Amino acid sequence: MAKKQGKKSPESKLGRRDWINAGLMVLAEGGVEAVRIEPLAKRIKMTKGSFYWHFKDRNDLLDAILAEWLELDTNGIIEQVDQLDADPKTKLLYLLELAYADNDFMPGLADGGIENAIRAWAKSDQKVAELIAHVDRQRLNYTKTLFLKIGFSDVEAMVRARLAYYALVGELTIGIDPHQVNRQAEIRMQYDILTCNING
Amino acid sequence: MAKKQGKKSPESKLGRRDWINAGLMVLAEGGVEAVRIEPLAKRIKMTKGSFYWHFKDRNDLLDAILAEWLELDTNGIIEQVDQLDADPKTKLLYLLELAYADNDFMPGLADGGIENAIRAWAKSDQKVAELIAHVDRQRLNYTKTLFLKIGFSDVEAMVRARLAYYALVGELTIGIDPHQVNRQAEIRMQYDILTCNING
DNA sequence: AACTCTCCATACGCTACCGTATGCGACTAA
DNA sequence: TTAGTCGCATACGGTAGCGTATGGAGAGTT
Repeated sequence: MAKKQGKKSPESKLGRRDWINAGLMVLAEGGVEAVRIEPLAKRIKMTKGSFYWHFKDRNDLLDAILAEWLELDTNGIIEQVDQLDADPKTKLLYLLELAYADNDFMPGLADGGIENAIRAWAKSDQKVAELIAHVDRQRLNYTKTLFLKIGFSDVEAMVRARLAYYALVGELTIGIDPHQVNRQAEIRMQYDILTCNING
Repeated sequence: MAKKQGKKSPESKLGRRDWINAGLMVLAEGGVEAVRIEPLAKRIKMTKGSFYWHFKDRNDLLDAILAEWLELDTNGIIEQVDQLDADPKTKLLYLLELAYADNDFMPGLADGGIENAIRAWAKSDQKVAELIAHVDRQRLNYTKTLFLKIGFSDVEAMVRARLAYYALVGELTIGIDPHQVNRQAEIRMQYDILTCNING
């Protein structure tokens, strides 16, 4: 019995992972509604038999996908910035730079499309809505602490953090074509505006 | 013959409108994938027979829904602001205020949910993607002109307009709970930050 | 009264997908 | 070798939704 479990845990999740990864891709491409078992099976050259071995039903997969995204998000932009050993101003600037860069540097898969899809998904699923709201709150809060450390008051830090976070998310959801030429300069200008003292 | 057409145009669109309106609601509630003929028929107490009389197929309805949204958007936030007879600064402030207010003042239906759904829809439909991109470009451009008229340089107006527009859209898509208490003050602060001179 | 046109209802076949049941080869342990 | 389990394949019944075909009530026309 112990042997069975001992062998099962490490390997059996490999099959699950295949389904979850494929699910994440399809989620990013076509939204939740596109995450369907049989099409997914074709994609990874498996059959439903495999699916229902690893998952109870479709919702089981969707839950697993959400959980996996939360894991991936641990390596997200915010975390990259936070692990940086620098002063708050540098971190903030780096944060804004990453928002623009993120579109390119995940080759092919797993760019902001997943988050967009989840955000859309949230409108028809209360559980997902609470999850994404929680994530938003955390990220916003982190951004706020940056502004606090820079020296702004509580309210002002909140307002500026919101502007910054909206810019981060907006860059992913809207994706207005940036004048690639002056991108770096524009990011710097964005930073200057967000950190400019009103009473100056 | 002329009589036939003459009578048809005004009335026959009534049936269409019912379907389109219901479609817009369902679109806002559950996304494109939720816009399905037979459930829609139940909702408005009609049958498929009616639907396929007014529409060629499902795509025909979806196109009509998109077109209708473009019409509605003519009475959107930007247009409200533009028809205001005031100086650019006032217009800009009003624009930011409307972003927060819009959640409430469309009673029940037709709030930003439609635009969100369309934005999600755009990821799986190139045609929709181009449409929403066009709308975004127009709105962003209008916002930019406000900053230009206020006196900022071209580049600076663009960057500030983007921040403002991201805030507008972000308010609808993310909808971070605003501290209702100081909302007005926070909007004002947002305005101050966006119009604050960097060289001050 | 018969004819026509509009608008909608009913009935049908078809496809996609869900979830279940069952079969079956490979590998493992006794 | 044999029994058992793991991981997947195949086959099946069921539902939801699409699009078509056809009928029919009602109003207007002649």
